[in-house]
Amino acid sequence: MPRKYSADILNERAQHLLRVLVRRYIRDGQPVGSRTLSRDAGLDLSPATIRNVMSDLEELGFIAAPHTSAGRVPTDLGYRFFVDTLIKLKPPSGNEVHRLEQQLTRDSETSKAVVASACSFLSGFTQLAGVVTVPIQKHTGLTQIEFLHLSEQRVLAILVLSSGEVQNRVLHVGRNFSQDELRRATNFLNEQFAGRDLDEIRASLLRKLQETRQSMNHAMLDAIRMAQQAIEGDGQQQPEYVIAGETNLMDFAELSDVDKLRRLFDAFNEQRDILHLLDQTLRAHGVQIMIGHESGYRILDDCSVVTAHYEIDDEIVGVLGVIGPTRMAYERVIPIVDITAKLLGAVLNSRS
Amino acid sequence: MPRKYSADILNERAQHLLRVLVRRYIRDGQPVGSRTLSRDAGLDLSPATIRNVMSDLEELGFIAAPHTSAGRVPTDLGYRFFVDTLIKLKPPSGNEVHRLEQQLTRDSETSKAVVASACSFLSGFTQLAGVVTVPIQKHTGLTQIEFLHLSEQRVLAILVLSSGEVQNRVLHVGRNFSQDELRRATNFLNEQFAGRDLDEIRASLLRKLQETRQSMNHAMLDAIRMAQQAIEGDGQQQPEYVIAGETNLMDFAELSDVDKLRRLFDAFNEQRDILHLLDQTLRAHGVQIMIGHESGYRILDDCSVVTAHYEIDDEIVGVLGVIGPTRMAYERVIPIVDITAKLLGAVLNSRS
DNA sequence: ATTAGCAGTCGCGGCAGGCGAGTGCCAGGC
DNA sequence: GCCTGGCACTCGCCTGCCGCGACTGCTAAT
Repeated sequence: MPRKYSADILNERAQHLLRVLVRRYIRDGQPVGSRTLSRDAGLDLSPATIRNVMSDLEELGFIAAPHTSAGRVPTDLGYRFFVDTLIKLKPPSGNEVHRLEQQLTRDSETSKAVVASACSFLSGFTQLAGVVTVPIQKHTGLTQIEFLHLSEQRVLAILVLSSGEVQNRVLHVGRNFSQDELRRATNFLNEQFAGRDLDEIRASLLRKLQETRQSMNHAMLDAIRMAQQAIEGDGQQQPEYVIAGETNLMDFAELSDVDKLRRLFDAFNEQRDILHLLDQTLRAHGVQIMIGHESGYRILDDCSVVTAHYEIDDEIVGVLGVIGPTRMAYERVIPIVDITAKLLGAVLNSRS
Repeated sequence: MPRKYSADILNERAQHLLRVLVRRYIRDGQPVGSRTLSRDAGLDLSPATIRNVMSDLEELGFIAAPHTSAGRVPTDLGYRFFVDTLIKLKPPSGNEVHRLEQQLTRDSETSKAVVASACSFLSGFTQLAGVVTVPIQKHTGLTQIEFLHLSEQRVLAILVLSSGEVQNRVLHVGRNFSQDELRRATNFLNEQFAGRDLDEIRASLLRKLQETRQSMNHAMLDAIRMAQQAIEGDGQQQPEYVIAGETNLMDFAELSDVDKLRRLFDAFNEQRDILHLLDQTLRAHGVQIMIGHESGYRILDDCSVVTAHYEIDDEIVGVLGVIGPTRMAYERVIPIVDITAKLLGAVLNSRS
């Protein structure tokens, strides 16, 4: 959160005028002049006075004029000040929250479906692009492991995780295992490992492998090797995200340049940069806001990103938010992101 | 395939000129004038002569002038004639085919991955948007069915299909089943149904349910009920597709209107219309081409769609192709779509 | 400290003129 | 009869120009 200003560098009046100007510009998307501001501010000041104040605000870097004879437009710093100290959040109506709740529980069949649902809600309701990373639980427990004979040298491993998720993996094994052998391996592994964390199991398997090598117990060795195969690779469960409503961004004049748009959409498809950005906000509390250049990615220079993380069992498992032009309706958007994050966490918690 | 012309309405020379004009326009994207054509055609004819021919071609509806003082541009009908009778396909180099082959086999871990791979190849190689529907096998065999005890009243059903795919489903059952009961159910069902088609099994289960009701064999009844739960819903495996490289379309001047672009992208996300379109080409043989308005969807008025279906075990399971502006390099694109479809089928066949 | 007034700046829309690409038509030549 | 050179004509596009309107900054008066 860069702050290149001290909070009380502006007197009451200047703050009020900046607030009105920012709101007005967010609404209309057009530079705001002194006359307009004089009418809108409700302060009974003449345009000339306003002009003096605006001149100060420009000096301080909060607003800028696109060209001499235009009105003023908030700078990134102006938005930052607005968001930090001038904003008056407008929480969504109970009705709307209720709708979101219903939509999420309706789609709570799989965690991926809930995530997609939250994403489409975000984009639909803010008219911006919604993003939600799929939840990643650091410490996932193994509820149960099973092996199934498929065919010669092919065994199906099934992992049931504490999250309720079920994973399959086809193992190519060195020799033919009877269903009975597999059952014994299953029993052995479940006794040893059921209920423990995957990371822990991974480590434990390595140790056991050493021990067992010495004892020459072939059955156990095979079981351990298969478990390793089944569990490995699961750690690289690489993060990804869902995005919705990208096309909403096409309606904003400040992004209507096809070339800019293409770079932006390519970045969405690429995932890499955006994920990196979302990751940065993972540990922070509450709603995070990155305005314009603050993100550090040139492609997002005219965009702001509003995010919040969500939790399962008090563990942070993902991030969600919206991406839109810097000129977005922060006062509405921020509470929406906030509430969506909380509800998504709640729904994921209550599943299964 | 609408044909509003008879093939020999044009003499050799006119056909040649039309071909050169279409090629030239596809290359440069700018209206072609008589002088350019006279230079390009290699016929040693003066621009004036060319003008007469062009006038005829315009009369017949193959080309049109965007405005009086511009050159001519192919109409949809012009492209149609070009594609039907003037085209000289340019097959991709062996090297390129080899690359595709490698890419596909490298990603043949899951069928979804191969499909995505084929799609990204299509888009990357044609610089258009690539689309591939996920394969749907009408007659999928059941290789194996298994049940696993999860917790009180929750049983995990595992279907291993003949395609090599594995499906999980958590069943909420009326009472608690011991692992032993589940094993007996599994054995019974596998004896009865392993190797048979899902459709067939569905029907057979219904019959067996009636018979067994009478005999009052509770164990069998439970097994059958669980099998039904496990198998049901699998039929509605609704079709969907993968798309890649949509952003390539942003580079074409004829689509650079943000509003048009937005409608197009929205249609891609919506899936419905595009799927319907792809479905239409499913039964046709070889490569299908829809030019401009031929698709019947207004959104695609300036676009052409080139598709081909792909097969597994001689059964048509999906469609793939590209979407781009009517002004696309048909001579290169058509062979690429053709070969990609064949290779995708081959790779899907060799899996498992 | 605030305000009215005024000069000055600049973007934008409209208009006119010149340029260039391309066309259609016609008359003459092979 | 087909081909061609020439010519008049049509437009789209670019450029420069003008006037309007929306602002600003400055100054002097309250």
